[in-house]
Amino acid sequence: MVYTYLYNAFKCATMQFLRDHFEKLITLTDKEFQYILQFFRSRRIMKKQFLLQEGDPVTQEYFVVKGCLKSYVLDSEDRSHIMQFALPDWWISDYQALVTQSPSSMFLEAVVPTQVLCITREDKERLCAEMHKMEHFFRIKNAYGYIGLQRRILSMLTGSAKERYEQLLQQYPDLFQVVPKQDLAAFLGVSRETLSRLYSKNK
Amino acid sequence: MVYTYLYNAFKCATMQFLRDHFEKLITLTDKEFQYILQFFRSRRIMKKQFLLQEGDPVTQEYFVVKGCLKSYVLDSEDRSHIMQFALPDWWISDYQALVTQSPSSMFLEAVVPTQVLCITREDKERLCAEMHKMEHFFRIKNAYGYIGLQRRILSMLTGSAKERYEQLLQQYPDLFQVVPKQDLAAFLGVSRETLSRLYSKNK
DNA sequence: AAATAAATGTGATATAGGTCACATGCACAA
DNA sequence: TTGTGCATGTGACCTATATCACATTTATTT
Repeated sequence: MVYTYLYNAFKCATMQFLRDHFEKLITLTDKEFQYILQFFRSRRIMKKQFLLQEGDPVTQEYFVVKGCLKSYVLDSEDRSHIMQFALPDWWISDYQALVTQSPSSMFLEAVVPTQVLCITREDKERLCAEMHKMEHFFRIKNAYGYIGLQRRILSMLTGSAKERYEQLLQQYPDLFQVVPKQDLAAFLGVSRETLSRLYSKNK
Repeated sequence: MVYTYLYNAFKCATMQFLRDHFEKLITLTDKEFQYILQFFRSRRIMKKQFLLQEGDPVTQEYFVVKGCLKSYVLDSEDRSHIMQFALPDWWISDYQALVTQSPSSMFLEAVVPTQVLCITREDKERLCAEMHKMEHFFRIKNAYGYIGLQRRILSMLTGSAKERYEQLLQQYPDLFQVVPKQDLAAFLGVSRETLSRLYSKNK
């Protein structure tokens, strides 16, 4: 592979990770991938550091390479409600703010030390406009994301706290390695005390 | 406008409605629109008729021209949980099933007499592959849909039954003209009795 | 290694909202 | 127009989950 854009010489493993991610849905030539790569910037965040805070302008979307991020809102009583976790291979941002170009209403914070690849809204749009393939990629990604949220809504509508917990455990076992239980509670919409009781009684 | 594809001579108003819908995000020539149109089929459904039932194969996506549809699941106690309503200008299907090409786990039912335009999965994919514009259109549509679901999740996480009800009332006042209250309850994740009490006490 | 802070567990109590039962109103079918 | 069946309202009671308070365990920092 020829490194045309040297200023973007990420670690080889990181690049390959991104490329593999794209190539799950589309095929890319080396040249195409190199072209795409120039729009991404690598960034590391320490545990509990923010990529976004409430009120910040949102200009980028983040692809997680390593670690884990969470996006959440704080309500009027300062309780956190988690919108999304992002493990490696996931995209995350405050999409509402990104699309409507309004200030963030969320916090985007590293749960553990994390590495992301960032792309700005404009660069992503440009990439989609220039390369039909990429527009396709992101349309399909979006469709999966949509379905995921539908599933979450359904589990909130139909399941008890316990059922939702067990579904999550089954669907994303990796999360439980990384994320404190109070965060899982804030994701499930249950108090941390209730969550704690759910699995202590379970065994 | 030249009617190249006569077998698709929908009522002029219907065609224009679809065209306006696309042209909110992209621009189309008459010829392009005529080409697109050939992939759509018009269909009318009576109140309480099904477009999909649990177990059906899901081959199509539906664009509502007139009326109102709801998609919902039935749980083990035969309680219905509503995933989505679709008023005119909205798309609806069992997306999970459509994308994964598995049998429907939902019912798709007309709340009132309804007219839709149907497109098959294959035709939509073909349209997206052939016309970059259309791929763009659906990517952006998807992105808005995603944001909408995020908002719904947030309101389920942060709000009381009453707050959720009021948010819905404010965001989609049209729904309340058309949809029985028990369906609104099934959408909000509240019992119909509780919902009834919410607004009787309100006044 | 000690000190401090964060996360978790657990009991006692409170409450939003669910469930059940039945009454009333309203729509459409015969 | 009358009847049959949905949709809605309302009371009485019940239950899952929240809240508060504090103890315990586990990470972080110095």
